[in-house]
Amino acid sequence: MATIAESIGPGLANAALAGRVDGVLVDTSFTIDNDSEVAIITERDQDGVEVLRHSCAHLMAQAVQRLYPKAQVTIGPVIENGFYYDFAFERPFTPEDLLAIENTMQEIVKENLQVERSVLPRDEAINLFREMGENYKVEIIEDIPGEEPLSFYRQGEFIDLCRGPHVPSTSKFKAFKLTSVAGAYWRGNSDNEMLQRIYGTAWGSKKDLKQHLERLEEAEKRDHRKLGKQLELFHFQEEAPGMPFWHPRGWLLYQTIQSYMQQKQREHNYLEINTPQLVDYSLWEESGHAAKFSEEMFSVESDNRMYAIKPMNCPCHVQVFNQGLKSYRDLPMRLAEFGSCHRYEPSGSMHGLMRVRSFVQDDGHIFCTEEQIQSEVADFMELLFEVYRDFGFNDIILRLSTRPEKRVGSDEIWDDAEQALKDALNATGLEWQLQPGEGAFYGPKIEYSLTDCMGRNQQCGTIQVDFFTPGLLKAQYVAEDSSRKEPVMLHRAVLGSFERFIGVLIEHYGGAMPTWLAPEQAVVLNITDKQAGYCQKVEDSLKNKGFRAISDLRNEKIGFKIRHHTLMKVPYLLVVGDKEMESGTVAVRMRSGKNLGTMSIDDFSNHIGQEIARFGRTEKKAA
RNA sequence: GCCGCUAUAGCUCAGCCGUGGUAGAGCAGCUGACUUGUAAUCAGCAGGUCCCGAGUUCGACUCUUGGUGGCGGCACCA
Repeated sequence: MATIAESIGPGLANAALAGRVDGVLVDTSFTIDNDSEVAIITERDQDGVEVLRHSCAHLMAQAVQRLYPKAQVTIGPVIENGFYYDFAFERPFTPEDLLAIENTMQEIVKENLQVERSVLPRDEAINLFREMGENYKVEIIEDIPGEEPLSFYRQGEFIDLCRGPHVPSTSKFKAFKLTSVAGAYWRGNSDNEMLQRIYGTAWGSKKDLKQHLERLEEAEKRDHRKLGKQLELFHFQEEAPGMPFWHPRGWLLYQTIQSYMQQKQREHNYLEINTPQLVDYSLWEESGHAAKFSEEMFSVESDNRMYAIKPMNCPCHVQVFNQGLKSYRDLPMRLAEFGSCHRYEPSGSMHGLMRVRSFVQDDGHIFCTEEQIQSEVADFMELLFEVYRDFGFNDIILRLSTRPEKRVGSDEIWDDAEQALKDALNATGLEWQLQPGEGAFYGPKIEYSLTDCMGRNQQCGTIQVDFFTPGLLKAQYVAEDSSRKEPVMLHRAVLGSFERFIGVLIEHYGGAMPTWLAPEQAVVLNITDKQAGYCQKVEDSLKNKGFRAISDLRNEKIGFKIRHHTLMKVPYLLVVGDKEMESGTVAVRMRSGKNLGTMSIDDFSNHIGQEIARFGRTEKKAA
């Protein structure tokens, strides 16, 4: 491989990190023994960067073992933007250790150690690592199935079991940084001991590394927890961990989204209901949730009765369905609820609004026949795409999760349900991913993830087929032949939970919500006290037209007020001085700083009205 | 829940270890002056059970220890 690179040019030979032979990534030392399609991989290829990251994990492990010979190595894979390596060590690594490790890594880079691949039979490999005291590696090797010899990579005194490929020498690293240290369970199992995981990031060039660090900074600025405080949207406090207190501005945002969803669901023929917060524990036993989730359910005892604070809405929706005898003519029956739920989420799992203990789902359950699944799923997707588009999300990832090993229902029913979901997915004309075995035990499901402006995927919507719950809770309808049948139940949510979705929105927009969602759409600013009365008139006039407007009549300089409301991300700042007062106009400035000039109140109302009517849709530019 | 880190004024943060003697700044708030034209007017005032409990000490924001919350991960997520 290296010879080929050399034959093309010394620059390429130097830049070569790995090669690709007939589509398979190999080391530069790989020998090609027949006619093959060959490519040289450098830091400019995504594959090259991945090889670099993987090798960087080895580089880090080598540095750790030089500094701390007692540390045992385990695994060190590539992750998005970087890598990590898990170590077993007698004490936790400190930030100072991280610096020392990074310095040692730089030294090893300077040493320009050759990275050499070798192959050992399993027994020899086990003996080698056992002698080195690397018990975790021994365990890994023992668990690898098959009898083939295993490949190893050596650089200087360091050797690691690895499939490869790796960079040819330790001199190839140009831009890396250790980012954090954290605990992680051995083999990802919480029954096992905890190891020390060091995270790092590595790039093909210093410029790429810098850009990555800047992206992290940008993400930090957009952090919804930070913006939630700055923009006075919500807060958390110790007395109610994981339960948001919504402030006036945050609640306006929340309610705007809720009314929007209410309207959308009405258009899609949902019937909105509301069910109790406390329901006797027996219902949760009947539904099977108590058996599985009792640890995560809040409960309340009153008058010698045990109630659960509802962790989900499904059983309650079945109760509503069960009232009165239902006929096949009633199906499909679409029940929707903005259902407030409480779950005792593990303390370490909570994260701002993204994972909370009290939340409201835009929940819905469709009771239908098996034949109706496909059309119901198709209609749901139409709703979901409309909604996501209105919120400004155009890139949606679709995933179908199919039957797991442990499941209820016959294979025929699963065949039909999975087919119905596939047909509905195919009908969208979009690509979708298959996640075999990832479905719930009661039925297959589709998950919808949207891509935010930072390129992160956020799973929000879902639709799940359920063959099981209606039977448990005795839901029935009278079929055409007057027999009693169990309906199929579809669980579905578009936003998922309001809390999480708002968290996603805040980060996506960096707090600058599109005008239709902004808690305050326009603020009227006077230049001197003289225009206070006129300001009030402008505010009232906008409010009468249904806009969310406020006035700021404080005795402050106009620059001060503009700065303040720009920081609060109010979309429109209406400046009013003597000139505007006399002509009955407003001077319109956007939060971006752009000046739209002076216009009449009606013109401004039309402008903002049209913008609101477009929601957050981002027009795809027509050719 | 697990590993590590962390908690000082409404907010953002100093001070804390070496060297234990109950605290400072900026912004926000209040008062006054100024009446101002597109991202911070000036001056003054007020504001803290230093997260909670226990211990060590003559004395604890500071040291030790136990809680609780938060942060970074892991595990979990109906």
